[in-house]
Amino acid sequence: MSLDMKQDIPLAAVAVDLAILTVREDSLMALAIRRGIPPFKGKWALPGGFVLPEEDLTAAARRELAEETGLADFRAHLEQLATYGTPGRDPRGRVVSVAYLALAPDLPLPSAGSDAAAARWMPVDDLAGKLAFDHPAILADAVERARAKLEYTPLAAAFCADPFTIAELRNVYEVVWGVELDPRNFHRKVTTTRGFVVPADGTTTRDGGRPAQLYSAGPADVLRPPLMRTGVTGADR
Amino acid sequence: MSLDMKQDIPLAAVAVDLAILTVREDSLMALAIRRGIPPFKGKWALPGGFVLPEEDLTAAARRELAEETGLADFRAHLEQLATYGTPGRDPRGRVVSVAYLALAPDLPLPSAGSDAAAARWMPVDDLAGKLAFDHPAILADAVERARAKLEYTPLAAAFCADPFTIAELRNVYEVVWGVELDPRNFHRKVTTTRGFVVPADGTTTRDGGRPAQLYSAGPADVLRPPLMRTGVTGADR
DNA sequence: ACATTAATCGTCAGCTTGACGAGAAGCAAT
DNA sequence: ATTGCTTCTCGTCAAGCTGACGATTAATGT
Repeated sequence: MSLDMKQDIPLAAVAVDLAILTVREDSLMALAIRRGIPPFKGKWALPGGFVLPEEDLTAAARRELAEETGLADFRAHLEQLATYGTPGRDPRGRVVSVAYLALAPDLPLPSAGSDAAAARWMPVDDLAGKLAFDHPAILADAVERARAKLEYTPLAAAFCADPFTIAELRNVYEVVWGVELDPRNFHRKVTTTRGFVVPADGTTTRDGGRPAQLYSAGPADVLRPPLMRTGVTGADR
Repeated sequence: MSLDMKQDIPLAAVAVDLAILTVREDSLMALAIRRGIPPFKGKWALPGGFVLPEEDLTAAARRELAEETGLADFRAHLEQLATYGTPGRDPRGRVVSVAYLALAPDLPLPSAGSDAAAARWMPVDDLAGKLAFDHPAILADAVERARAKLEYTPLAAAFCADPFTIAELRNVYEVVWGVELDPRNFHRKVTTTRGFVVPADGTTTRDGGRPAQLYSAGPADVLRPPLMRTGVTGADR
């Protein structure tokens, strides 16, 4: 384009990084890759890559998501998280990274991506100190966003394979928030909040005990009133 | 840096754009500038500019905020909103723009910025169809973010000069949400939610009627439970 | 058959909200 | 000074939501 003619406009590389979260083995996990190329070769990082010319940011994120998970028709919630552009965050030079948050149900272990020597799910707590670049901060922001969004959106369903039971949905909340919820009250809240879930055909006993009704995600995009994490006051004193 | 050596990494210009919102004359307004340089010379746009080399994104946003408002010690809430990078959004070439949302109390009319022929407050509704680039979408996202944040954060206070009365705070909600709120219930909610506001010294009669207690913003950063816009269900049916 | 497990329904007290009455404390005009 | 008007602030009450928890239902394993 004509940007090159303007000598006074500084340029930067633009990347997308993905915080792909899932609930697995009763832990909140994120997809991490072991870097196969410098910088930080051999260290763990969030999946990501540079945005191509003429490529939209969201398209780049979706492309990376498909590449890293190895699933072409991968259906997951994907939303922009935040953008990180502090000078020096990448030793190669000025790189501005647009981070995306993806929420996925428990998946088969992904195959290694193109520029990744290995890709695997790791608990977010274990990952905090292991990640290269400023990815610990990105992951922390992603987890915080996910925790907050569970409160006032029906997004927890994005962590569940469709259809799901109320108990599986409750387990998502318990793992992501790190709390225990009363099964009876949770059941009442979920089933009486319009648009949160809609009954699907059939029941299942995969969780043991009495057969559970199956549900799918409902049409609501916000929960009014929200679910609330007890004990969080928001006031400092 | 060494980015230039990597011929396969595409580069882009990085800009920050600001949606600076205020409540003024019982309308939600945004700061708009009339562009003094191409492209879109003479058209209205959100204030913004390119990020300098070695400059942090937030620093760039704060710099633009100070430049456009003409106030050096300008104290306003500033948070990153989202990043817009669709190819073709800027006719000059690939420009990735990190948008910031600023919330400010009613200010004296800003002086014209360096590259702006004119800067003025305009109602967001009037502005929707007048803005250049993809700024209508940015402004719409900013307004939506602000509306949502009034629900579960004490951010409405950022629209008020400190100290303020409960009625002034209520007016913020009424203008931003476009609803009428019961003064008595609003007063109860605000004063009983811990950390929302703290009493300041003195009273005022600037709103007429009985003297009103003055308050300052409290230490809370989230309202639990939130205020709720009645009538919004979140479910499609 | 019986224990175990988990799903689902019901009850009840306590808290929050919405609707609205009523008094308090200023100002302006008579 | 008194009246009227405005706005702030406190109270009351019913309805709805939440948290705690009892009780029933319907599968599985022994």
